[in-house]
Amino acid sequence: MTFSEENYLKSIFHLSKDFPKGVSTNAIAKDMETKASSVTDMLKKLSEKKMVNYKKYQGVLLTKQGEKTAINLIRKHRLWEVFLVEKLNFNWDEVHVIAEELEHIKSEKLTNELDRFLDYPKKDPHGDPIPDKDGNIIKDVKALLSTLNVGDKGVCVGVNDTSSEFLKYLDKQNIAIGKEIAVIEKEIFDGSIRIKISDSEFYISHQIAKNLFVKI
Amino acid sequence: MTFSEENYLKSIFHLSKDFPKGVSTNAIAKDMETKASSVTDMLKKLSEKKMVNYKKYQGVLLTKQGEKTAINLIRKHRLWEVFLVEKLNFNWDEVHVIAEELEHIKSEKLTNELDRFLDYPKKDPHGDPIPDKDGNIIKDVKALLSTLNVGDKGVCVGVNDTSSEFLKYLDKQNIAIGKEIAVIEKEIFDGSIRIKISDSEFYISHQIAKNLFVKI
DNA sequence: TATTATTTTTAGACTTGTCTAAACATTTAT
DNA sequence: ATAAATGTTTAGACAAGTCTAAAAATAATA
Repeated sequence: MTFSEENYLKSIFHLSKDFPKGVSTNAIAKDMETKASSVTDMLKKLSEKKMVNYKKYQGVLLTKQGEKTAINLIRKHRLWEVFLVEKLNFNWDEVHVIAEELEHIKSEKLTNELDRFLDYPKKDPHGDPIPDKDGNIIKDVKALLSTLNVGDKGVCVGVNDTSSEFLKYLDKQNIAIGKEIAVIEKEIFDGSIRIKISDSEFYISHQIAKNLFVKI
Repeated sequence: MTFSEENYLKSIFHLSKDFPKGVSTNAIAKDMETKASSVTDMLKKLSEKKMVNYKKYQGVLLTKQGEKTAINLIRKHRLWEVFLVEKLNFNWDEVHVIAEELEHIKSEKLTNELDRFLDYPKKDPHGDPIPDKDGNIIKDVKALLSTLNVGDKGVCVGVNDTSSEFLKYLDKQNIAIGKEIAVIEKEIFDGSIRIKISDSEFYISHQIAKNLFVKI
């Protein structure tokens, strides 16, 4: 498995949640910021390697083997993120880029020892669950903040966007995992929401609200 | 800098100790287990990037910039080795291969935080010095065990070969960094040496003796 | 259903890093 | 000093991964 092949598997894994009956070539191209023709080439290769089930024009899904590989990459990615934040003083907005590199390091022992060293963390710094050694992922019920109604409350449990820009914005607004968020008001015309968090009230845009997960 | 370019810089850095007035194409090819023609191609590229001073047929040496890059790679390699042994329960014979991958991760903050986390180690698990943030390397006086005479003693301080096979052999013979080694006898015809270590005496081959560093 | 629009694939080209085989330069030895 | 041996570079090829432009298939619309 090359880095590139691994990145495609990860992308397909994530996208298959939204496209359960087949991920389209264009969806992958958009997600990976590449061209559809490049995707087609790679799908052929991954298909040869029995990592995906691919039929021309019909979209693609991971095989058992492909899914196993993708989950292992996600496990490594999230463990490294925990390591960077917990042990190396990184902020949660800095770790994604570095973990994208670290996740490709090939050593099962390394992954499992890292897991032990970190005391088997269940979540990464963005609230995402860390798959265990056998690929099991505990996914808990959570909703996008944008789907709550006025009067609802929830505890922030994750983000749907791990870009540094988004996370820095959250830091600035004092929005963090574990904090309680109450919906005070919703503006119909632009989808913005007035929220209350730690006794302060302010507006956040729809763009923000639909990238924040809460547990009700 | 690609992984490949970085590996060439490291190779040239190490070889330039033995070829101070220019490392030959063949020496690099042998060290990197590749072909001379591939080396020539890469030297042209590294020369374009001002990483090496290269004139056809005249051998090659690193520029200031190339050396800085090489030392930084070595720093990262050795810090990761310490991490793997000290924190993740790896044996010293397992870490080289993994560190070869980890050394290419690009983040200055990562390197420096790892250094701090490990409490600024001075040596890696094989006894090699770890360059500091500014590229300074403390190199102490040491001799190859093969150069000692009968009656001489020394403390094992490093190895010249970090292959798993060699290190496993040392483990088996109870030869480790920090142990005192006394030369009891030398065989002229094959260069083998009878040594005394922790009250036990046995022969080691010349091949072994010339890959072990001692401090007298 | 026929036609247009969109999506996907193919064909051919480019880059990086590698290789083999041949040409060229340097060193060694007679 | 010239020939032979060794070391190095060039020329041309290949695989991986990407791209553009054009062709083919599918989906949407009139």
